[in-house]
Parts: sequence; structure tokens; C-alpha cells
Amino acid sequence: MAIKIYNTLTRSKEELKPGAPPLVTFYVCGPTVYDYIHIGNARIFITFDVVRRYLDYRGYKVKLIQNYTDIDDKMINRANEEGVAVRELADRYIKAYEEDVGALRVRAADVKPKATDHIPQIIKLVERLLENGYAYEINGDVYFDTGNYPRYGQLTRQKRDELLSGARVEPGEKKKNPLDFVLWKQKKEGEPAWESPWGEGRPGWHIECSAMSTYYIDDTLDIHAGGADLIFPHHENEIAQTWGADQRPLARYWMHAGYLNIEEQKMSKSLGNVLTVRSLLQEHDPFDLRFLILSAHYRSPLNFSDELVHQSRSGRLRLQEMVNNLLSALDSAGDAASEQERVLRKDLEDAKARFVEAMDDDFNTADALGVIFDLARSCNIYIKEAYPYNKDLLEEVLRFYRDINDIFELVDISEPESLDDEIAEKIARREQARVEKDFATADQIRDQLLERGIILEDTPHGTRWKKK
RNA sequence: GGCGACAUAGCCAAGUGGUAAGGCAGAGGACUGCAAAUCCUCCAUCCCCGGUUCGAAUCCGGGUGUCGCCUCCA
Repeated sequence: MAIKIYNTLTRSKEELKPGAPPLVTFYVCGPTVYDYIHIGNARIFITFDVVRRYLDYRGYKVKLIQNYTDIDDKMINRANEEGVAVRELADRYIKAYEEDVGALRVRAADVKPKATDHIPQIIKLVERLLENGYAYEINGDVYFDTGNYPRYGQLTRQKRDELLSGARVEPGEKKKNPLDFVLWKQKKEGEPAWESPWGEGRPGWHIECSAMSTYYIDDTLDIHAGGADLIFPHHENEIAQTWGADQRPLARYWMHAGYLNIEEQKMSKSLGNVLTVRSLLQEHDPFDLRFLILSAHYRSPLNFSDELVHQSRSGRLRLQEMVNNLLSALDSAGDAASEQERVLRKDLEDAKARFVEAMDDDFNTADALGVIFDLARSCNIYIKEAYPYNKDLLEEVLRFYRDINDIFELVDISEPESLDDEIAEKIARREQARVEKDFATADQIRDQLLERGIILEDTPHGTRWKKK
């Protein structure tokens, strides 16, 4: 069995065949750090974080690179509006990005290059493009010459003249062809700039990813990923640049995640419906947001609303409860054997296989969640009916949930904390009261503990507690 | 105008030829002193019309609808 990935380049699912297995080189287009990230950004980062973790789970050694775009028009405009240096703006939002994404349990990339730290590499790349005849300079600006690159449009699946019909030239641009794009931009007054063979200037938007991935990998990437809106022009241009400079494909597999809409509407500043991760985390559990994002296939459009977050939460808590049940059952587990044990063991093996099958098929997280819920039911039945429990089996189930959680990270699977003596004593007192059928006292104690954030649940095998 | 995606129950969502996963919500039941948790049962023939096939949600043709890209955008 092999992992299949939908490759935007070929518009079909292909078997993953990395260039140098078990290594998988993986480049994800990172944020432009001019503002807080929104939930749509978060979808991208969570999606590819899960892809990365799954590849890891399947035995690949993933090297993940994710850049920070810390110089471009948006950066400059925002810095000017706020009257701060571009560098200062970048530092602030890189920090914010790492906090936000960290709260969402997205693991940091192995390499996190910033565009402005790689100006020499960018300049060299532009020089190679000029030497190879794929670029031209006009008064300090350097453009990529799409007229010299017949394959332009291959990722977008459009011919040059088709793309041309919608293209337009910004005032002040001096390019030969409307599809040509800027590699190096001459300095304007008040903008950050670096020395170059074409005078002071700064890099264009697309060039950084080509330059940095080449610098850190120096070979065709296995996977290059980003949001669907990056297909054109960003990724199209990256492909053209890397080919022009080094005559090699930038990446073998191109993955693009779908849009996230807010209440069926595209998120946009003008509609005023941009939801930052930062604000959402004020009212929502990050696990719930992850659940929502993983509940649909990553290439499908995904809607976002409070209602859907609540639905996600209800479903997710079912899994959390199951894990809690499992952990507490483990406390009293021994080496009992039973018919139910055989059933659960089989369901576990099935679940393992089905999980891999779902995820191998272009990371079908929605399907995989179904597998997880099926096993949860089976495990709950076991816990309900198979007392006394078999410890080995429960531990094996728990191990599987830990493995899955290492990929999806939807629940908290920490060992139960020990109870402080006072609370333990109260629980014991309540038990005694229940035996004596003094339910008024029992309920009173339960209410007291509830106020302190401890929820009690009576089971046939004793009382369980959990934190609110 | 060009290119492309999607259309599955009240909601979310898998399934790409063999007779509709899973979750949320809802109804009924079991268990419980009560509660919580859990379990059981019920709840869709897959936008419409044609076609191919022994057989289609799944393939083909034609509609209708929604959305995206072609311009900064994750």
C-alpha cells in the first residue's frame, strides 16, 4: 500500500514516490506577516500539519520548510500606515503567528526561512534567469519573460493567451507582456531596499519561495503546498522561475487546500467577516477548531460558523469521553479474558487498517474520523459489558488512540491526575452516603464538587471523576 | 469570455459501478436513587431529464443551481 496524493499538476491522484525515501521534502507557503492570521489561514496550516504528521506516522522522514514573507507590497503598505519599520512589523506578526498556530497545536516547521534573510540567494537566482534568457531588466526592474517559457500555464491548465485575456498591467509597470511578473523591484522612496546588480531594490513576491527552497533543498521538492488561491499566479510563477534558472521541476507533487468560507460567504475585509484565530480562540477550544477543519476533505470548500463549531465540539467530546472512559477503566484492568475481548480486538485491528486506508487515499481525514468513531463505540461497549477488563487489550486500544492523536490532535490523553486528599475524602463520604441511601447528602457533595470543577459520574464499578 | 470544482437526510460529511460510513440534532427504549456517561432502535435511494449496464449516488450526454480561478488574497 502506498500513499496517494492528489497532484494539482496532473489533476489526478498519484502514488507518493519521494526522490530519496524515506526522506520527504515538503515546502508549505507560509504567511505574509503583516497581520494576525485568520481561520482560513489556519485551515491551510492545520491541513498540512496533519499531512506532515501522517507521513511521519507512515515511516517517512519529513523535512518541512515553511517561509515567512516579510517583504512585499502588503508589508510595506501596512508598515507605512502604522508608521513602523517593515522589520518591526514582521517581527511582531511572526511572533503572533507562532503563538496562534502553537495554540492550534500546529507543530513548527523544521526550517522557517524569512525572505529578507535570503536576499543573496534571490539575487543569484535572478542572475541565473537573466543569463538563461528567461528574464529581462528595464530601468532597475527585472521581469520574468513568460514569452520565452512556452509551458507557462501548465499548473493553471490554461494557455498563455487564455490567461492573457484577464491579465492587466498595473500603472507604472514596464513589462513587455502582461503576464510577465516582477522578480526584482527597483526601490521607491521610503521602502526597504538591498543592493543588487540592478541597483537598490527588493525581491518580487514569487521569487523567494523558489530561491529559498533551492537553497535549503537544492533539488526538486517532493511536495509543495499552499492554499488553492496560490495556484495562479504564485505557484505557476514559482514553477516557471525554477525551471528557467535550474531546468528542473520545483516540486513533484502540488497540493492545494480548499477555501474556508464564513457563513457561506467568502472571507474578505470589505464584508467585514475576517475571523482571526486570535479572536476565535477567545471563545472556542482549539481542539474544536481542528475537529471542524478535519471533518471535511482538505480540498473541499469548508464552511465556518458558530453552529458548526458547536456541532464539532459535541462530536469531539464524544471521543474525549471515550478516552476518559478508557483511562479510568484501565485503573481496574487485569488479565481477564472474555468473548467481548475478542470482538474488540478484531474491531481494533479493523480500525487500524481502515484508518491507514483512509489516510493513504489523499489524506481523507473525514473518512478516518468515521473509523475513529466506530472504534470508540466498540470500545465503549467493551467497557460497559466486559468488566473485569483485560489490561493488555485496553492498553493496545489506548496506544492506537495516542497514535491517532499524534496526527490529528483532537483530544487530551493525559494520565489522570491524582486527586487531592480532601476531594478524595469527600468522594468516599459520598459513596458511604449513597450506600446508606442518604441521597440528599450525596447530591450535596456532588454539587459542592461541581462548583470546584469536579464532575462525578457513578458507574457500576464505582464513582469516576473528571475535571469540568 | 476562458478554465475549473461541486450538488448525498434538519445540519456537517464519507463513499467514484454491486445495492447509501461516521458525527451533530431529533424521537423512542435500556441502565441509574437522581444525574452524567454509555448502549440499543428509528430517521436519505444520493439536484433534474435522458443514456450505457444484469446492476449507477458512482460512467456518458443534456439541463438547473452554487462556488472558485483568470487581479492582492490562504
